[in-house]
Amino acid sequence: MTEHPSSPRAARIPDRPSLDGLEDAWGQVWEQDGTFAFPRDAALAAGRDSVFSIDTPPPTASGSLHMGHVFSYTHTDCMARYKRMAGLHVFYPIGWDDNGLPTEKRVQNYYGVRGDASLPYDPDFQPPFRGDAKSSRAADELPISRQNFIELCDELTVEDEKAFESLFRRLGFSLDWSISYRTIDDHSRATSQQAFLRNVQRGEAYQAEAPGLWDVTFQTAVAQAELEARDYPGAYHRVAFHGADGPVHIETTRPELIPSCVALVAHPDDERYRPLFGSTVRTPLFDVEVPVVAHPAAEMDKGAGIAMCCTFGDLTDVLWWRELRLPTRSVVTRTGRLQTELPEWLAGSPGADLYTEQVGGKTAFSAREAIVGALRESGDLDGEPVPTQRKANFYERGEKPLEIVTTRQWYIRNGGRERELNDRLVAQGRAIEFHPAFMRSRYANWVEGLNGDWLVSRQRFFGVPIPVWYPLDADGEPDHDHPILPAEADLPVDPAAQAPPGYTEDRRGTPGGFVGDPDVLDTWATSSLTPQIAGGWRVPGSADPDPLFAAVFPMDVRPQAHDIIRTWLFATVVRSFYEHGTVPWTDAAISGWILDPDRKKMSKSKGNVVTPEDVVKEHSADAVRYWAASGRLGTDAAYDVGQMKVGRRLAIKILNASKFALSFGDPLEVAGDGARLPEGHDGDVLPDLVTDPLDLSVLAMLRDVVERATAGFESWDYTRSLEATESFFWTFCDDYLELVKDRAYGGRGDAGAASARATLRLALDVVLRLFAPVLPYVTEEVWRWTREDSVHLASWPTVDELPAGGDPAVLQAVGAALAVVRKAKSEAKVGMRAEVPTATIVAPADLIAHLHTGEADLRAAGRLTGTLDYAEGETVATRDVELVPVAKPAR
RNA sequence: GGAUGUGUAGCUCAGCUGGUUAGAGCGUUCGCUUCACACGCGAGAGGUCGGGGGUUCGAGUCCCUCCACAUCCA
Repeated sequence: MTEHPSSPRAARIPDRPSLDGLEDAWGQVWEQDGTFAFPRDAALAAGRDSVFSIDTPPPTASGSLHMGHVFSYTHTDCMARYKRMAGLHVFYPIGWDDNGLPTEKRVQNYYGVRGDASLPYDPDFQPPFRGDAKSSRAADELPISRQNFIELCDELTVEDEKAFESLFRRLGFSLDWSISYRTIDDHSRATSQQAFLRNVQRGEAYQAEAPGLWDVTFQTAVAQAELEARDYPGAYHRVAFHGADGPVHIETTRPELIPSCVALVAHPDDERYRPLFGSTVRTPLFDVEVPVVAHPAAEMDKGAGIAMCCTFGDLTDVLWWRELRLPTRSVVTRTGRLQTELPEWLAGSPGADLYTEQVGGKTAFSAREAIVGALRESGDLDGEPVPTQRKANFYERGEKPLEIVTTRQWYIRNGGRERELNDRLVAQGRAIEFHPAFMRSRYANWVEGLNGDWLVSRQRFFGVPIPVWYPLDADGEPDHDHPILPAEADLPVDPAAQAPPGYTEDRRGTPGGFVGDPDVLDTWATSSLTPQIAGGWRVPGSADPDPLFAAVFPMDVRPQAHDIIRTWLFATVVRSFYEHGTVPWTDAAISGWILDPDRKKMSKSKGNVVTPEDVVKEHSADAVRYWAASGRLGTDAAYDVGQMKVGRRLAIKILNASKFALSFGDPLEVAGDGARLPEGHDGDVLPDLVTDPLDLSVLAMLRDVVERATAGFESWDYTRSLEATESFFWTFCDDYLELVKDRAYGGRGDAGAASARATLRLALDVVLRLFAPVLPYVTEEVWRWTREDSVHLASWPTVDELPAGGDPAVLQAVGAALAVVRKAKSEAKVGMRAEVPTATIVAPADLIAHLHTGEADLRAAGRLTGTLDYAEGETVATRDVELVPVAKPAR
């Protein structure tokens, strides 16, 4: 492949073409030649309309490679290759998402370290381990600064990225590897912080102290988008509250929260409790007086129909607390344990001792046991607890149900609290073309169902730091209302390690000094800026974006899977809306999931995961891509080895058929002097050589295929395009090649041979380009048998390249006749080489006319050596067939 | 409970705005050393289009309803 002899073209066609080694060979050529490099200068000169820009999903390098990656990235690559051939400058960057818990945990375990934002940066730091840490116990991990931790992450993810890069290259993704970023690198951190600061300055981001979902394991606040409702075992406890006219029974799964009860709530229409509204009852054990109030969110048909409202047991409690202006009596702390000190409202309560001795400092689980025991003793527990499965909110990566804890957090307004903003963000979704279109309703569903703003601060140490400091007052208390912001030119900053403008480091933590915000941004708060990061929105040392940004933004497409419409897609829309007032892309191409052959989700725990590297090695990249391209956008697909085998067979067929089509030599050799080609141009004369009606017929069919294949890609339906090309190609091989063989060999004169040979070359030339977006390796291989340039930079075929005037019905008729001849031979169980001295072909009259046209080719292909008669009939069939089997060679 | 999608041959899927006898590939069966390909070629069998109702001259396709499955949200 590296040497291109200048000898005749046929010399480059191997005797036995093979798929083996194509990935390595052509992958190297593409890399050396910069085949897929974004032509920046040309794009800037020609402007936005000349560009097709892709907001490539940055994979989590520390995560695992799976067939889902192969699936959706192939979809994108097929579109990218089509658009490139269609003449657009394709901007196809690659990024790596190194934020978030998966990377944090991996770095932690690999190096045996633990991040601690309070520590100073150590420039000479060496980690205790490199992949050989023996213990995963937190106590054995060495605390290090955030910046040191980020550096270790940089070091490790570079290694992890290699596996992805190797696979992505092998699969032939036409990414521009020179446009790359990591979400934790300096540029991404600075971009993320800059966008956040602008949100703060415009009032789109704010901080608030409010009850929110809290993961006690990871000790961080959790956003609505990270929730997962799971079944969780619990038990209904029927508990008596003491009213003036006797007990009021409620049912609760969380009796340990009785100390934080602030009210009983029932539905306003509930006749059973209507008399109680406005009165008060006293809590069991603790004897705290709480009101009985009405609220429509109380479910009449659930449990007793009346519920205790605690601060806070769940999100409904928060709703009641806010809307009914109830007092705050929190006891659950950030660790998930109940606070140790006796709450002030329980001072003097008969349950004070119970609290201090058996409840305070305990986990929810232990506290529940203590409280239930006491209720049983006091007679306030009615009957025994009834086991139940309830839905509880979990952090998607957590193992314990979320608690609700009041903390100070940063939020970005996302329409979860403001009707008008919500409407505008839903409208943004209508400005994006979703493929398939129904995916838009997932967007709308999610946005319309938001019930709070986007929580962006996380109490983790690893990630992009929130670029904010707070002044400390004379008592050393932070003044959160007057945050100190850095200058954009100074980004990225780490407030835990750097002093804010106007302060020196020694003022940190001192009265009148400052304190850095200890938190980091939600990982989506950075990855929601991938168009800005990749497109050069922020340029260090400049107030203006890279001119590139105007040439690529808003981008053309965001490719992604449907599970992260609510997170990545929506967050990106929000950020772009605020920063640029536009949608971030015009189109969103949503891929489905990969299921195992039993239609179950592939997962490690089920042991049904296959590694993409092995799959590609076994079936070839083109075959795996064929499988992926057979799955339409938005549709879940089965992992299907059979489909890969079909793809592999197709690729091999392309090799063999191409070798054959090119093996007849130059059409001009038999075409005579009048057809001499001008030097360096071989495309323009060939159409004129095509004179035979059968040849014109096959090219007429191909013209139709070009139209359908183009329409497929234009409507983001690469599968339809592939199907059109593929079905033509098999007809081309099975019928046309067989019919034209004899004539192409010169069996019926020079003009007929020239017509056949020219047709073969024209058809192959078009078919290779139609297949190129899906099967980049085999098409490149064949293309280069006769050419120096890449098929992937060739122009997408148009109907104008092929002669007009042919009638597809000719090949269809002759093909049908050939089929019935084959059938006769097959039923007689003789080989296809058997001669047919006499036969009658029955066909409708209009077909018979076409059969006369192609009779010579039909005779040659069917070995119809003698009398051939025609008779009219409704369907195509044979009659009075005489067969002479080929004598089998004696053994 | 709500939203969205799916249900067509043993399997995986086409079937776009309703129009001959519902298609493809895989698998299966029967054949064929055929000069590009045995990693091949040819032929065959295989379907009450999830159920029911309706609109229409005509429904896999449109409407209603029910069932099943999947995903997301309660």
